Amino acid sequence: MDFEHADALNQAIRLLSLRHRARAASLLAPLGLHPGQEALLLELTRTGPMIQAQLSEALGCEPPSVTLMTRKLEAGGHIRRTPAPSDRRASIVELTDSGKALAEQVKQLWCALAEETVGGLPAETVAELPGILKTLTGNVDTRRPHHPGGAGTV
Amino acid sequence: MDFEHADALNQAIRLLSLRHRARAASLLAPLGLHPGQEALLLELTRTGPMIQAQLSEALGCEPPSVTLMTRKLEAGGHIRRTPAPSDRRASIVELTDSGKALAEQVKQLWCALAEETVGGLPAETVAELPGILKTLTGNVDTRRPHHPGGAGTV
DNA sequence: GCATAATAGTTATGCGCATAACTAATCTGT
DNA sequence: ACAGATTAGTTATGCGCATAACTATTATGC
Repeated sequence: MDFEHADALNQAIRLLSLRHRARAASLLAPLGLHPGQEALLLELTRTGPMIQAQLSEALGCEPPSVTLMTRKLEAGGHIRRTPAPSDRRASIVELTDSGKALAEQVKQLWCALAEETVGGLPAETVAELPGILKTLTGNVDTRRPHHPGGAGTV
Repeated sequence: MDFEHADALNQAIRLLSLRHRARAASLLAPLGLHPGQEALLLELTRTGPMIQAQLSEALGCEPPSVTLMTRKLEAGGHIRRTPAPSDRRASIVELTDSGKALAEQVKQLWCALAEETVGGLPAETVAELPGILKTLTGNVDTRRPHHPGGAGTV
């Protein structure tokens, strides 16, 4: 691949992250959330109570990040951490009622953001997009074993 | 748009940023660069000497970020900042010889990263990808006036 | 049963990015 | 020509993310 194409792609990915994150930040700010925290709330909504190691895996970020995120969300009263009875090292993380209510609001914003994001694209492209992005992600994911032929986990 | 689709999209964008950046970090580390700095070097390669305000615009990040990036790259000997003769507020930023050499290495990595990133996708999709990503970016870009109908600035 | 390895979580530290508040220089209107 | 607005850049501070080093607990091999 020639440099111009490569550069266009890499730069486009970098700018998309910056802008999408910034837009998410401006939408989440009125709820008192910083971008990244919404992912934790939504994961708990999807999967239910889980320990931090599972959150770390699900969110794709490292344990120390989870420590900080959970601490702040706990301080805000949105989640609760209770020692796991079966494993005294682990904490079970779960949503409080306030957290559940907040997650519902986040869901609304999330839909609005997604619609805003794909505005002007043909429906066909929009339908393919998550699969394409997951393929890209899998291709550069140094965490997992590798996902070699991955034409999309759609 | 229903929540599942919206969530899939937003989450895919978030994960792609994390992973693409992490992969870039691991490729750039041997050159002594942190991700983000390569963008500044490449921009100077593309456009030539420019002042920080132009860099801020071109890179899509805020002036204080440019201050820090330029300071570190200057400390590393890769760029040089000289006062602009016509405007005593501004600094002209330009690559040193070392910086030019480094930028050439970054270009190699950049091509390799892009190829790795799009692995397994049909050529057709790869060709469309930068345009699609730019459309997405434009849709959530709160910096510019707005880019409403934007079906792609390809 | 006990030394060793593996795992859950935390703290410390550093980078990139942001916003807010500031200084210094340039531009503008009257 | 001079007051006020704009612009270039910096410092201070805070968040999300990372890695490295650490503690406490649980699992494993002999």
